[in-house]
Amino acid sequence: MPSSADRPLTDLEGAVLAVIARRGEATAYQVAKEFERSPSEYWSGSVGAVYPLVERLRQQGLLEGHAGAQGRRARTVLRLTETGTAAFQGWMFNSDRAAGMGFDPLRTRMVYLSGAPPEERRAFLAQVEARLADFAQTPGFPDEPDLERLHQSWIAARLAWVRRLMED
Amino acid sequence: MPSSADRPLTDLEGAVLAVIARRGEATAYQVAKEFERSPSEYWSGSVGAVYPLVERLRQQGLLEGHAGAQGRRARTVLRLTETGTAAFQGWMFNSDRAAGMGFDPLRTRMVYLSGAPPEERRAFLAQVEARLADFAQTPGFPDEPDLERLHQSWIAARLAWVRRLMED
DNA sequence: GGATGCATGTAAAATGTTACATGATTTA
DNA sequence: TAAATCATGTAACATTTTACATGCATCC
Repeated sequence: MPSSADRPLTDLEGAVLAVIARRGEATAYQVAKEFERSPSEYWSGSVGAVYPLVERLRQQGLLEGHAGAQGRRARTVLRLTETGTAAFQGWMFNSDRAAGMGFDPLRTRMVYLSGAPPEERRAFLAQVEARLADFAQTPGFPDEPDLERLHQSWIAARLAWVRRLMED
Repeated sequence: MPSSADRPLTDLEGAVLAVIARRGEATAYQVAKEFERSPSEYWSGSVGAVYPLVERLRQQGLLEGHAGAQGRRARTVLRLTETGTAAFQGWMFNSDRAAGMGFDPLRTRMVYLSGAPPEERRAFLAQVEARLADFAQTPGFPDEPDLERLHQSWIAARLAWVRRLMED
C-alpha cells in the first residue's frame, strides 16, 4: 500500500483526513482517540499508527501543523492544506471505492457455508442475528445523534440481510 | 496481529483455511488464485502473502503438506490437520466476529457525511447506487451458482441500505 | 523450437500493532 | 503530594504488498 505522491489515498489515510476535515483541525492524539471510540473495531487507532501516518501526510504537503498550546504543554494542531483537501475529496467521493465490498466478516464466512446444508447455515445465521440484535442495544455514539442514527441504520441493514439469507 | 500458538486466527488465516477446507485440499498457488478471482478486492491474494502464511500455519501444525506431482513438477498439496480443523471452526463459527463491522468503505465515508446537508448526501449516495447497480450486472462467480447467489444477495442488501440512507 | 503463460517461490519495502517511555495535569 | 490519567510520542515486531526470479508446459 504505497502512499507516496499522487497515488490514491489508502483507506486509513482517507479516514484520518476525514476526521480532521470534519473538525476543521485536530491533533494526532485526538484523531487516534476518535478511532478508539468508534464502534468499528477494524482499526486499532493506536497512536503508533496515526503519528507516523500524519507525519507522512505532512511531508507530502497534505497536512500542515501549527503549534497550539494547552497550558504549558506543546501540541501540534493539524489542518488540511489545499492539496490535502483535494486529495481527501478524491478519496471521499470515489463512488467506485465507496461501493466496494471492503472486508465483510460475514460474507467471508458465508462463502464457506455457501454449499452447506440449509440447517447448518441457518443455525449459524441465527447466532449472528442474535449478536446483531445485542449490538443494536448499546449505542455506538452516545452523544452524537447523527452518527448514532447512521450506526443503527447500518445494524438494521445487516439484520435485514441476515434474515434474508436465512430464508434460502 | 500476532498469530502464534493458540491465539485466535486472523481473518486472512481464517479465509485461507476456509478455501482449503472447502476443497478438501489445495496448493498455496490455488488458494492465491481463488483470492484473485474473488470479486472482493480486499485481499490482494498475492502469493507473497499466501506462501509465508501457509508456512506459518504448517509450523503451528494447523496444516500438513504432502508432495503431489503434476507431470515432472514438484508441488505441495495442503490439507487441514485435526488441530487445524478445530482452529478453523473456532474462527468460522465465531458469531461475535461474524457480526462485526469489518471494514465498510461506505460506512466509513458516511461518517464524514453524517452532518452534511441532505442534498450533498443524496448526490453521493445516488452515485454509489449507480455503481452498485452496475456491479450487479457482471457476475462475480460465473461458474458457481451458490456463490453467485450469495454475491447478488450481498449487492441487493447494500442497495437496500443505500436507498434507505437516501430517504433521510 | 521459441514465445507465452502457468506454477512455485523469494526479497525489499511499507504499513500497522503492541508495548514501552515520559512529561504535564488533575484529583484524592 | 502521591496517584491516576491525559497527551505525546518511539521502538520492535509481524504482516502484507509489490516486484523480481525461475523452471516447466503448452501452443503456434
